[in-house]
Amino acid sequence: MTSGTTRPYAEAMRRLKAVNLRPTRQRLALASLLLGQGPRHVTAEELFQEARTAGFPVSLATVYNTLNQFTQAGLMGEVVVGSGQSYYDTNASSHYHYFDKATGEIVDIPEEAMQAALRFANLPAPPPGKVIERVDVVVRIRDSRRNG
Amino acid sequence: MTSGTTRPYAEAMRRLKAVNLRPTRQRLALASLLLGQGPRHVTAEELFQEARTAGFPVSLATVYNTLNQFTQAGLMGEVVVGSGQSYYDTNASSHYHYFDKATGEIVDIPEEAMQAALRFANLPAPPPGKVIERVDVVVRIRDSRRNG
DNA sequence: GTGATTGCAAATCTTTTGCACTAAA
DNA sequence: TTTAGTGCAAAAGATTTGCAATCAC
Repeated sequence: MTSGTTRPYAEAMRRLKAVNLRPTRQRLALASLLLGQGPRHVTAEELFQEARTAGFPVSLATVYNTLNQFTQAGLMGEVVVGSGQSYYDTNASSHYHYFDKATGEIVDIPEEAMQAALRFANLPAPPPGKVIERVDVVVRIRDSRRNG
Repeated sequence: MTSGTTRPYAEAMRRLKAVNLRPTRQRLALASLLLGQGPRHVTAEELFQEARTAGFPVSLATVYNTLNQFTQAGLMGEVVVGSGQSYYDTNASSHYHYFDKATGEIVDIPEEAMQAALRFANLPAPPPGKVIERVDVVVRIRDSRRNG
């Protein structure tokens, strides 16, 4: 294994430099947490707590700013589930998700399946003068037992 | 033409009774505005302004409450586009939309097209013990000319 | 050093809520 | 009359912002 999930700090450094974001303590800390362990979905508040617990005392405002910067830089993607707060996905190009309202849990849906499906979609032409930017799909799930 | 888009007030009355919501002045006013003219997408703030302009002095809190009640009663649907505020659709079963971030405009995508498309979707089985509740699709569009 | 970044607290925005008042049945 | 619904203003939650202090280069 050459790189991969190991050496989260070095990896974070590399990726920050790649998008021209100055690798500060806070950004490196957050990037390490986020980019170190496979696909993740977090809210600002969750990441904030996690950082403190891990011994990186960042402020909540900085977490918000950083998530926005990462997203804008293409390091992450925003997941729109409409639960009042924003979720961020370490997989920037992942636009297909399962969402469990009850638990607030989000899981990626593999690109291929949905991509293939959408290719069949006879999407009606967008309004005149408009082009499709991207397609977001949220599959809402719940416990199979009654009550929901 | 028997019913249709005419007589919005009577129509509103009928629909409120149908879902067992007491037809008060405010609810009748808002329902008339919403259900009187084909499919619509509104935010609470927009509807609030529209009501005042139309000479129905409802409070913003009531608009929020009413939209929630209508949605819960199945008269409307919530559209999740993640722009910070909530949009409501007078078509309760419409889960497929075009969304233009620049203008905040939302347009329905006909059910059939997307339904058919999604039938092809080899949606990976939802996590164990979970079932699909519904699927939301947001097609983000923008002006075709450069700048976006 | 110098400009970018951070932290804090205050500000903003959307939505909800408590409670006295009013209207529907 | 009796209960549900409304309005107002305050509260709550998420996110952004202003500005002085701090850090990366």
